[in-house]
Amino acid sequence: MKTDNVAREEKEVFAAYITRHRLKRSEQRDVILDVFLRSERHLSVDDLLQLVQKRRPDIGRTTVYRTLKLLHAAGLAQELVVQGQTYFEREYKRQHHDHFICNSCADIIEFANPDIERLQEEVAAELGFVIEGHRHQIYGQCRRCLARGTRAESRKP
Amino acid sequence: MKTDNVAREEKEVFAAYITRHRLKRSEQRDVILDVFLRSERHLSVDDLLQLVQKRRPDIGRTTVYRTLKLLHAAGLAQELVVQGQTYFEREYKRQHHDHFICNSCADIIEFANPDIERLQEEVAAELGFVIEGHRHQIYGQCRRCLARGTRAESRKP
DNA sequence: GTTCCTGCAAATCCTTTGCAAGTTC
DNA sequence: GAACTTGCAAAGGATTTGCAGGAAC
Repeated sequence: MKTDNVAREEKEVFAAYITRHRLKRSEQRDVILDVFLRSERHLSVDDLLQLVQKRRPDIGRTTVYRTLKLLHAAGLAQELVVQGQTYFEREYKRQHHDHFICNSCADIIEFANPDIERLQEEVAAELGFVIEGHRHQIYGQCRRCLARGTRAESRKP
Repeated sequence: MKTDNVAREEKEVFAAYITRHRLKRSEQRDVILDVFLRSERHLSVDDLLQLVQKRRPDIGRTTVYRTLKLLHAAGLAQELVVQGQTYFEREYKRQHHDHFICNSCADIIEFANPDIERLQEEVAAELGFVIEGHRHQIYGQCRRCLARGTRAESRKP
């Protein structure tokens, strides 16, 4: 499967990172990375911890934090802060994208729009600004919640 | 001055909010609002507290937090989270805008681009999403830091 | 006088750190 | 065996809350 290959590639990247920085492998790190790679996008630390502990109940929250830091440094995980909540998503070889967040069901939906990216560059150029990154989040009601008519009270950004 | 009028209007809005919600006026709230309105954009709670305490050293941090909440509820202050730091800016009758953040000097520069806003609507429409708000932050090097060549290590978003 | 405010200290929440014991190389 | 990891408990930083005394209505 393609998915498995990607995961394998990421595991190699992590192994290389470990070696390059003269760190050490550990079961915990292997498990955390594997769970991270298998799971849905947009995991909170708590989500990840719970999944990890299903497999290895003895792995602690601290280790999850520390490993996420490594994954980030290795270019495998990206942090995403939504409404004060921190999430992590896979980063390696993924297309750049931004996020819609549904104010009703809190679902996070990805989107990518090259025109917006281009306009950002234009705005930056006007200001003599060089872009190194950006975060763009749109809040509202997703299709499903609109259909359901279950519009919760809005949590405006 | 125009600025003074705006401030006056905002004070009226706050007074109305206080009345409408059967709350009470207080010196502290008056001082905090006044300092908030007079100051630069993009204040952290600490910034605001310091400014407030210059005038009234007995006003506590807790009251600043509580008053900012009221100002937000009254539509006068908007929260802005940049690199984990929380800031507040004036909101009342201000044009919608987004932010550039300089990775070197941490300066926050506002920008507005109707085309980007329009494209957002288009992307949302494609997904059957109704927009209720958004946050868009661009990180990079500002003109001044580029000129100075003092590019600090990048804090990628 | 009742209700709301305030400031302090304490509590929370999320994340990081110090450290002794256990692992990896 | 030296260096790195781990989990726990404790520390941190930001924000909120409980409460007794004080102010506003």
